[in-house]
Amino acid sequence: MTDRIRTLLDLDRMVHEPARLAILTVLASAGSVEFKFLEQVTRLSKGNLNSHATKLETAGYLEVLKAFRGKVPVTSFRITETGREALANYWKKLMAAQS
Amino acid sequence: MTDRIRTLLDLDRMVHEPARLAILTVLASAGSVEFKFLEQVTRLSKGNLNSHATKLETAGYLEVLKAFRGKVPVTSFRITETGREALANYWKKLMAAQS
DNA sequence: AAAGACCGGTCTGTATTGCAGACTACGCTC
DNA sequence: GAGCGTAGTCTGCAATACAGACCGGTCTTT
Repeated sequence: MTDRIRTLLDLDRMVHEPARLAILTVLASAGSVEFKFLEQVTRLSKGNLNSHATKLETAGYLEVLKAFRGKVPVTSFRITETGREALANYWKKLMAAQS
Repeated sequence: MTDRIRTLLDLDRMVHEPARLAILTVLASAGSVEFKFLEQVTRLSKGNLNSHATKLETAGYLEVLKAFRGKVPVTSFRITETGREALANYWKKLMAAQS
């Protein structure tokens, strides 16, 4: 019992934040995803989305790929192996702690 | 896909906070629980625990029962039906959104 | 009786952070 | 040149998690 509770209190907060959990979830299932797409799917504001993406990048959970489509900048994100593990571990802990 | 993501972004933040999720989880499985016990299990500081408990009470997710053991005050918590539903719904959404 | 340890609780201060929106920079289109 | 679409930075606001100090009260120990 106590263990389950401690597990809950020990969740990775980088993943736990809904906005970032959403981002990671999309990335985990979609491979590579463009900024614009993510913005539409999550309905986060640009500033906010950028902020969360930067945090995830800093944490090493995703990579940012900058490219051009013609001359238009296109930013894509891809989940890293570390990120995939973090996400998997998050779910694992959560499941283990569930009543 | 989009639906799953929206579900994540729509999680009940009152439940989502790990400390409160822990409290609710204990209460859901233990019925009635004393302050002291909860303090030990969660390792939250008194102030912090009280703060979270008050929020949960305000949200209608738990009841506070004040009593005396002899002349010593004993505070107990019990999850309400609303709280039980909120917790169940939280897990339901989370499961539905999981990859 | 005085000191110190519990009980639960309030209050304050701090540090973090989620979020929106304004502003920038760049190129394209009309 | 005006306006739009890319992405990104920066600022400011509001919320909040958390620790720790303090308090009223009781109980135990000296």
